[in-house]
Amino acid sequence: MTRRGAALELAVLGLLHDAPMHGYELRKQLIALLGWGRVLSYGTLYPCLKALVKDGYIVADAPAPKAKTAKTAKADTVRGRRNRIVYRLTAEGKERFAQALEESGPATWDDESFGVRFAFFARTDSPTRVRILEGRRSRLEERLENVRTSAQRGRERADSYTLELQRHGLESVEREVRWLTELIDRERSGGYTEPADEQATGTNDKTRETS
Amino acid sequence: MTRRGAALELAVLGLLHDAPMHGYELRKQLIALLGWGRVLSYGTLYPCLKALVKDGYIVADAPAPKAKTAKTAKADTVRGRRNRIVYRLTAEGKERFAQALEESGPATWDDESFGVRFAFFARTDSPTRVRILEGRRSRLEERLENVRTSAQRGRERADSYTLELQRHGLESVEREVRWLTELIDRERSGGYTEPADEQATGTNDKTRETS
DNA sequence: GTTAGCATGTAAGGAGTTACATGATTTT
DNA sequence: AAAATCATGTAACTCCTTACATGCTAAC
Repeated sequence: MTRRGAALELAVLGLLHDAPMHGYELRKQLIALLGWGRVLSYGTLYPCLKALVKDGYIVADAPAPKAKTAKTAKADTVRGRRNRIVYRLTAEGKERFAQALEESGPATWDDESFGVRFAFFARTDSPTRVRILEGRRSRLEERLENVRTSAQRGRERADSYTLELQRHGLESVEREVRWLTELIDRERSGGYTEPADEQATGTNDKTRETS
Repeated sequence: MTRRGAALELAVLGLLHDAPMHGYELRKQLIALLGWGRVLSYGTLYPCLKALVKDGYIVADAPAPKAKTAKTAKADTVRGRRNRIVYRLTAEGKERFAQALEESGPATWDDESFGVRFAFFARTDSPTRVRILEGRRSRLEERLENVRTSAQRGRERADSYTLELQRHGLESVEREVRWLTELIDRERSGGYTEPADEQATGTNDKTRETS
């Protein structure tokens, strides 16, 4: 389950849920979406899109396979360059996205998976949000434990730089945990700021067609 | 240059600089050293060790290729199990480690490379430390710029969760930058706390034989 | 003498990058 | 017409993980 490059796949489905898009544009949005220091190359994106098409989660609308005179070309490629394959979510894709968002198993707790799910929290219901936030927090607390004990063990070779590095790492994770705790509290006391009041409430969000 | 799994390689050389070790132990120390949430599997470590041996940076002291009666075995495997191949740094390895530590090119600015170099700062001279810290800071500031502008561009699809994610990410990187700035200042005003007064001062640290 | 833990290794594969190859359209 | 930019795609390679295979020594 969850299969392959789960995080990227989920992010793609999420963005295409908002609006159909071609790969080039999709890449820019993906990079922006997560504030990733990451680069996300075409060598990753296009194969991923291909796989999603093969699985039936998205469809590729190529403007025309060959031919097409210059006049018509101007008409259907809005202001575009080249062929521009526009990808669009299918019903299966929507379902898959909704299901994947709801998941909160161990696989969803690593940095990337969590980030993507958080980015689409507006499409989740509050209980799911809490579940995911708590899962993430537990994982970070585990890590905190490990780092603390291994810092103890490795105390012998401790120059001030090694110590400073460990202190700083520890502090960062502790901050992250506090952040999550705040979010959970806010979530429990009735929504984030003014969040999903009429947003999607679960798996079957075929109700609203995302405009 | 810098080649392959540069971060791991450097960390291994650094730890073996302190003392010869076998793989199993090395792995534990590596995980502890960097507070990595990372796991570092044997499938990574052993091939890396093999490559380092092939390149002549370390040598493998196998206790005995075959044979050896039970009585002698007890004597030379201190309290050990199985064969225990102990790795030891060569002169070339020491040189390579020193050179790699001194480097401060773009390749040294990503998360891992920086972490490893920082962990061994006690073996670097202050100018190099400042160079590496400043390089790291520049890189983070670049990233900050990118995130800020792309956050601007993607403002349309901004629900409160997306915004919160971006805010949090931005804040984390800003904190990191402040941390680096502090370290640089401390470094400039004469050493960290009470750092390298008589530690290695450069490339040719063949002077002290690490006990 | 079996089990548990130490210890070394390999094979397969996942997830991503860089570098390359190509082509269309707009700007200069 | 050349250059810049938009756009799609592939091939090779890197680094790492998981899962497997093996075997020694200590403890029960």
